[in-house]
Amino acid sequence: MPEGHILHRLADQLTTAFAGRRVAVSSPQGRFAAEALLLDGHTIDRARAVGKHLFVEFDDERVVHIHLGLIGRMTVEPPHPVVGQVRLRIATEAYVADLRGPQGCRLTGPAAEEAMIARLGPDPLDPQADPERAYDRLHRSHRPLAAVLLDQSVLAGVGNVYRAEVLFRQGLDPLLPADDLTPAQWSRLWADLVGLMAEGCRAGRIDTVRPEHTPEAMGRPPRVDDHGGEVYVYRRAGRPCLVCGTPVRRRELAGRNLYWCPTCQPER
DNA sequence: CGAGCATGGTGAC
DNA sequence: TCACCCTGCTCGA
Repeated sequence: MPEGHILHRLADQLTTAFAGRRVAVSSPQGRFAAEALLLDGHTIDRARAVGKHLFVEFDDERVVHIHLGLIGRMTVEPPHPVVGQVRLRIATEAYVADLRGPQGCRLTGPAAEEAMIARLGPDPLDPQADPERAYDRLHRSHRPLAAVLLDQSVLAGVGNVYRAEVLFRQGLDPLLPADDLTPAQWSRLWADLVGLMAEGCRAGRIDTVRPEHTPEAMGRPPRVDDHGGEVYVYRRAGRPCLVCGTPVRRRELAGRNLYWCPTCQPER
């Protein structure tokens, strides 16, 4: 689940539910119990997301830094009993936020928060973000473009799905050396990410298929992706490209699955 | 019911 | 480049 759009959505949900409110904090599973005790009964200022990092800021200079990792999840819902392994629970009479399986959940402060953010590249979901900062890094790297897009110190918030999909939509070969990307290509890629991720944040899922390429528009039977959104190539290896019908390819790159259409994203 | 896998990242070598 | 972490889901026996 968690690419940048999910974390920004969570930050919004947490802020709406808890900003300015005293909250009960606990760790039913126990691994955050000592920290939870320190926070219990305190007031939350706001929650903030940068890239895939989530910061829950309390009114007394305490910050909970959360990183969901690959399998972590957080939900904000009406009150309900604890089910399964809950690392962190934040609750009022009206809302309960449950954190499960995070890669990291640490109690820190504003200085550590700023230091963490300083190590991240620009985030397409941040209206103040400066895409030039990312291009400066990107166009000096010989690594494949697909590898650089996942480097959070270059670009913050993009994960495996957005990587595959934005490269497809831009017709770019994933293995293109990053330093071959022109400023105009980067500009279009960034703008596309901004639009896709904003929509993903709003919808809570990743949809990347343009209206003219939906199965309905192409005169094909409707299909269902097994991860909640409509996409061109992510996890569609061996199935026909929605645009040209060529089987979608998959390979491993730096330990992550990479998907692309060899026809729509030709080498050059 | 166990194995394998996943939209991520770290630390050791 | 690899082992490993964390949880929950799916798939095959």
